[in-house]
Amino acid sequence: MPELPEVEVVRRGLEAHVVGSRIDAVEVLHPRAVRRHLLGGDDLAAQLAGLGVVGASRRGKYLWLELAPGDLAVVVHLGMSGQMLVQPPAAPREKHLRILANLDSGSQLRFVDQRTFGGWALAPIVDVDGTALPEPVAHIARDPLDPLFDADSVVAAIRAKGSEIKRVILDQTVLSGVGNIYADEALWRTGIHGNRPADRLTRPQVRLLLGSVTEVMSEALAQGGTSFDALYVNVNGESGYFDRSLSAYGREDRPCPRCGAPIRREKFMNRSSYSCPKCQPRPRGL
DNA sequence: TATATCTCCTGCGGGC
DNA sequence: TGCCCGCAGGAGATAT
Repeated sequence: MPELPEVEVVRRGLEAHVVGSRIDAVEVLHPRAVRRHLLGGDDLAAQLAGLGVVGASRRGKYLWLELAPGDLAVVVHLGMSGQMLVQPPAAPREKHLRILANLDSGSQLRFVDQRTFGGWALAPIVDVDGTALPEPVAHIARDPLDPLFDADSVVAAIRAKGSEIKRVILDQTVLSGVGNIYADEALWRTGIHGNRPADRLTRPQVRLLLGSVTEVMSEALAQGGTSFDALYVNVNGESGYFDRSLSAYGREDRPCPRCGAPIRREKFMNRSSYSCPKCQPRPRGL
C-alpha cells in the first residue's frame, strides 16, 4: 500500500527515467483510471500528446509530472495498488495495465493498477501559500519530509481536533503522507493508543508522535519502502524491504519487539489497527 | 462546521 | 472443485 516513502521512491524513479522526455501518444485502457479527469480519457490523451515532462513532484501521497508548454501537470495517485512502470514497448502488457504513454525516448510509461483506486488527471498549476501545486492537491497539507513543514502549527492543529489521534494523523488535510501502516508504527514507537482523543494529548506527546512519524517514514524511504507483495514496486518493478522492519503493523499475536507482549489487532475505521497491549494501553472507558 | 460512515474495486484465502 | 464471504484500504461522497 503506497504511503509517502513508496510514492517518493516512485517520484525519484520518474525524475530519473521520464523527466526530459516528450509524451508522443497516450492510450487510456480503463475509464476508472481517469475518473478524476472530468473531461474523460479521450480528452486526457489528446491534451497530453506532444507535451514535455519537465519535472516530477510530490506532496504526501500525491505525485505529479510537470508539463510544458503551459502551467499544467498530470496528477497521479497510486491508490492502494497503483504502479508507475517504465518499460520497453516490447515488454508484455501487464494484466492490470490502465494507461499507457509512449515517450519520445523510446520507452513507455505504464500505469498498472489492480484495484483501480488510483488514477491520473490533468490539472492546472495554482499558487497555494507561495507554493505551486496542481489544483487537486491544493487542499493537501504539507508532509513531514517537506522542508517547509511547520511542526509547531501541526502540533496545534492536531491538538485542536476532538477525534481519536489515529484518525487525525490519517487526515491528509492536517498532515499528509501517513497511511495505516506508518500510523500504526509511529503510534507504537511513541507508546500511544490510536483511540486516544487528540485533544487530550499533551504538546510534548504530540511532538514526540510527529517525530516518530518522520523517523519511521525516513527509515522506510532509506530501505526503498514497504512491500507485502507484488502490488508495490518502483518504476523498475522492484520491491522495498521495510516490511522486514515493521514492529506492529501486520504482526498480530507476534511478540512486541519492546516488551514481548503479543501484538493485538483491532477494528478501526473499517480497517485493522495493530498495537501492543502493554506499551499502548487503551484509553480508560474503552 | 466538524466528525463519522459509506462506497468504490479486485484478488486472495478460508470455510463449507 | 466450486461457491461464498471477508479482508486489504485511500479518499471523496454522503450522513449525522
